[in-house]
Parts: sequence; structure tokens; C-alpha cells
Amino acid sequence: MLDIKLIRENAAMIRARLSKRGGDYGLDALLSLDAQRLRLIQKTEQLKQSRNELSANIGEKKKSGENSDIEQAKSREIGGEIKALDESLKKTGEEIESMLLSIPNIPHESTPDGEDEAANREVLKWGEIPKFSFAPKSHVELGESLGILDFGRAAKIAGARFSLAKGPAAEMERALINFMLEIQTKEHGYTEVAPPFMVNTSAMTGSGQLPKFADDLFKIENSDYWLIPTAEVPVTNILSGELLDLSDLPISYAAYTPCFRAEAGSYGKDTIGLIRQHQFSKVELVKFTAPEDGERQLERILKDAEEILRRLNLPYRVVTLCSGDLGFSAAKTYDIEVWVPSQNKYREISSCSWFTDYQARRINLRFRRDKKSRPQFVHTLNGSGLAVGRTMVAVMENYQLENGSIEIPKALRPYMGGLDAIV
RNA sequence: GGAGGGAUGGCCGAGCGGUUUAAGGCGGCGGUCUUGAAAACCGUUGAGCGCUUGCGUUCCGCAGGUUCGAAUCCUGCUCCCUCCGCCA
Repeated sequence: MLDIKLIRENAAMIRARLSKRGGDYGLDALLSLDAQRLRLIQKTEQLKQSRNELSANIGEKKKSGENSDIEQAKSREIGGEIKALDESLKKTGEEIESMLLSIPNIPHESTPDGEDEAANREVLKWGEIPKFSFAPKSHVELGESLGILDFGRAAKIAGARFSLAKGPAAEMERALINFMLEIQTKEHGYTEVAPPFMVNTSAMTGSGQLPKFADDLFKIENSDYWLIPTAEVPVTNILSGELLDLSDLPISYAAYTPCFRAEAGSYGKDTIGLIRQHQFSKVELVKFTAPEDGERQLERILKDAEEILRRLNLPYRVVTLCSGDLGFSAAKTYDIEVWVPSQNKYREISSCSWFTDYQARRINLRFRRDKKSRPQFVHTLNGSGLAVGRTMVAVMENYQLENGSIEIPKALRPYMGGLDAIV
């Protein structure tokens, strides 16, 4: 959520920067409602002052036994006016709130301009793209011929976009989760958290998934619970409503959770395999920082996520998303894309974003710089560290041998009981 | 699922229709004292919003209601705790 005061006082600047996302977002309507709201506040507060004075007066008269019928009648009359004004004030406030919730974050100045993913800017490439002396198979072919991935039976028990991992594949998923968490917690200083996999509407609204993106989510019937699409949702909301000290920051959390996505509107995309599933595992990194530290911490998260791919020796590149491709709540985002041999291209495996104070304002998470200063909003950030399903795709395909077996990356072997290959 | 208890400022906790401007304590900050510190003592210390920056207004879990006036009374809801039942 953007600050209404910022919009009020810098309308032209906000309009210009939001236009880079390709939208107008109804700023004019918002500003006129805001002006109306300010007028209502002034009127109602003036009336409340009169009523408070009258009430104090009545109190004194009652105490001394005087008659206060005139004051009471006057106060009753004012009360009626206040009630009417408060009602329209509340209505106006709710309209403003819902308009604000539908306006995305302002792109950071270092976010490149552009309409869509074609304008994303490559930042770096790492690793050697493997040269196979044979036609590399997809992870689906490899997994099915090795008998370790079973999409047919997954469809039988759940449906399309689900998978069933068996034996070494199931073990590899568990190993990757542990491998990632170990590095992020033991080496990069994140505190591991194990949050709920379902959250309420308020938490979904706080991190920005609701109200606009309900179609992407799974809702539990007859309850206020939603399945989380990413650990970002429960973890970002851990500190909602709290007032921190500067010395508490930065706070870094790492969490493994399954993620559930409806994938509405992606029919026909990545219909087979592990790339796009209704349920997948992910290790997520979340940081809370002071504003001046936000940009630096985004670079940290990116490096922390990249480190997993480096240890696994998987080729990847990093791109900065352009304004038109940026997520709703983000001001700046780096995507990490891993090499997928069967598709002969890089595919997203991590997304690292800086939300400035946009999420913090929604969840009302503030900090106090020192004893004398007023509370201000923290900055929130997060990044995948990494998406486990897609990491499995990358490992299986990049480490395949001509006979259809898969070598286990050296760094992962200790997490798989020393296993060096799946044959 | 049944019965009971509770939710008040950074934290603990009193208040149950009108000097609540929310007592008191802890913690924080400033000062006295001290070579310095501690202790002691004194003072001070919530958030949001509006505008004529000093005033006003709102906020005691959330939402309604009663009243001239609500932290306080009434209704509904949410969450937490205790006991019973069920249960991994």
C-alpha cells in the first residue's frame, strides 16, 4: 500500500512512475475522494469538540443539581449530525482503502523501464552450459524411465499439475530442502522458521496477494483459510502490527514450506513435468530492514540464493525485471534463471524482491530509530532460496548421462547418504 | 464438541457511566549526587489522524447498540487460557 499523504503531495511524480507499469490506477478519483475525506474530518471533529464541551458542562450541572435539559437537547441534536457525518466518513475511508490496496508499488529508480519480459536486463551469467554428446532428455523422460517420477498416478490421486516422487527422487527433494536450509541458516545467518501452511484473509491481504489475486490461490471451503502460495505470506506477517527497535534489524528468516498455486490463466503453459505444479516445495528467505539498508539487503538475498546454484554447479543467469514485468508489491526484483537443457533455455528458479515500505504499511510493521523519533515503517524483502521442484529439474537434466542415469552433485551427496548416482 | 475464565500503553497491571488528561509498577530517557558507575531521589516517557504547530480529534481485542456522555452497560464476533470429551 502506498502512503496517501505521499500521493496527495506528489501526485505528478507518483503518476509518472506508476505509468511505467502501464497503468493509471484511478489516481484522479482517489485524490478527489481524499479531498472529500479531509473536509468530512474537519466538520465531524469540530462537532465532536462541541459535544465534548457540552457533556462536560452537563456533568458539572448534574453534580451541582442544576437543570441541564437545554444542553442535553443540543447535544442530542449534534450527536445526530455526527452520526451521519461519521457514516459517510467511514464509507469514504473504506473506498479510499480499497483503491489504495489495488495500486501496486512504485518501481525503484534502478528498475529498468519496459513493457514486458523482453525488456528485462541481464545482470550476470554463471557456469558452463553443458555440452552433451547425445540428445539430452527432459526430466520427465528421465524420471519416468528411472521409475522415480510418476505423473500418471499423481493425476489419478489428485489431477493435472501434481507429481509423485519415489525412492531417490523423493529422497532428493528432502535432501535439497535440508541442503538449502543448512546453508542459509548455518552460513548466511538466517533464522529457520516453520510457519503455518494455511493463513487467514488478513495475512493474504498484508503481503499483497489479496484482494487482487484471489484467482491464483486455493481457498479452503467453509473457513477463512487459504493455502499459502509461498512462505512469503506467513513469514512476512509474523511481525505484523509490531513496533521494533532499530537494534532488532535486520531480521532474516528462512522457511521451508510447500506452496500451492491455482495457476489460473496458465493453461497450456508447462503442462507436463515439475516446472509448473499446483504444489511445490520451496525454501524462502525473508528480511526486515531499515529503509536505508534495503537496497544492500536485496543484493545479499540475491547472493544467498545464487550460492545454492553455485554449490550445485548449475549454470544460471540473473536478470533485473523491468517495470512492466515487476510483481504487484515489489519496487525492484532480480530473477535467477537456471539452465534447463531439454528446453535449451534459462528458466526462473528464484525471484528476489525489495518491497520498500509497501508491505510494511499493509501489515503495520514499524520500528523506532531511537527513543526520541516517531515510528516509521520497515522495509521488507524476500527471495526464493530456492524453488525445490525446479532445482530437481535442473539437477536431473544437467547431470544426466547418456545411459539415462543421473549423477548426484557432489555437494548434495552428504544429504543423500553418500549416493553418487541414480541408475 | 461441553463448561468456565480472560483480552487495557514497549511490558506487567488497576479502573466497571461524568477532573481518565487511563492509577501504580517495570523498562526507557533527562537530571541531582558521584572521580566514574551502581544505588537512591526528582522529573519525564503511547499511537493514528486533521489543521490556523499549538490546539483539536480518535484509539482500552474487533464490530454494532444504549446514553447528553462509554475502557466501564447491552448484543454479536475473533483470539487466548483452564477443565472435561475426542484425537496424531
